[in-house]
Amino acid sequence: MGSSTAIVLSELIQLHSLAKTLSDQLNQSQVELSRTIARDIIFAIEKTICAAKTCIPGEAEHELSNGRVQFFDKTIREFDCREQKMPKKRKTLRGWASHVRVSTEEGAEMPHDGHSWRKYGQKDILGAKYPRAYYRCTHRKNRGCSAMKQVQKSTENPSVLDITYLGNHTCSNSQQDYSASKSHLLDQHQRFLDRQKNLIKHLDFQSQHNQDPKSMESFPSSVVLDGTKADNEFFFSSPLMSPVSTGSNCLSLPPFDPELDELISAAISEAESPVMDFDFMREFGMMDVETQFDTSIFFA
DNA sequence: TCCATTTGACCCTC
DNA sequence: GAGGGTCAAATGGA
Repeated sequence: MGSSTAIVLSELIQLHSLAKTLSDQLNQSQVELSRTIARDIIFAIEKTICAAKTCIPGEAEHELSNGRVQFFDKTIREFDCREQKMPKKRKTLRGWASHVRVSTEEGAEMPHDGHSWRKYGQKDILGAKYPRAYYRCTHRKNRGCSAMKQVQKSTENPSVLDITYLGNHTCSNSQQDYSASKSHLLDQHQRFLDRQKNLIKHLDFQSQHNQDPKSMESFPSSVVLDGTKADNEFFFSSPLMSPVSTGSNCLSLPPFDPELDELISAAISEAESPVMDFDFMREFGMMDVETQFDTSIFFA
């Protein structure tokens, strides 16, 4: 892994941690909009981290000399630890297998992953509080598709689903849908990230015209939207400035800002896309890498 | 009637 | 023999 990759990954991991902290703080309020945006940030960063991890051959190189490297290695180990905690499969897995961890709202249905599955069994697993469900592709009979998956609720957190995918989809429809949607998903994800950047730039611009520049020097590239304020009036603050209040840390934007409104709406609509294609994620480096992301935004 | 889910029994691996 | 994975009959809903 080159030093630039290490730096990018290190920065992403730190951003991920910040966003998670932000999300946890927001969970204590009733600000759905800001919570959704925070989850979007976490989801985007987690995807990028996992993709970047696939570039790591073996262990991380120690090329960074500042304290960040310690954080970087620690986080890598945390990701790897989750993988090691996976229960060992007794039977040899045919082909490849990948494991994803999906966070859902309590009682919500399993998120749609772009394929149709038929449940063929359920077993109580030793040491697990919840049973493991076994699914195979609906097209197993007519198209001989051998894809299977196992779904199990996490004992520690019932809102988290551990999903293990076994085998590849060979059913033609899924492959066609997958190929057709892959470029679309790539484009969609990129546009979502671009809009987030534009939103942040816009906020920076607004802040320079409404706030003492010196007080905004440390304004980070993450924002908090406080929806508890009056309609059409948002308050932004740095996650490093806590708590969010109407104090000097907050920036009040004028109401009825069509550009800002469009940016926010676009970002939210992108994030509410109902399709979450796990094959797509595996394609971009998640094979055999446990991934955790929050799909609860789909059930809001 | 068809299809998906449930569930007990059986099979396989360790 | 224990435990995980799969089969297939029973069941229920559309």
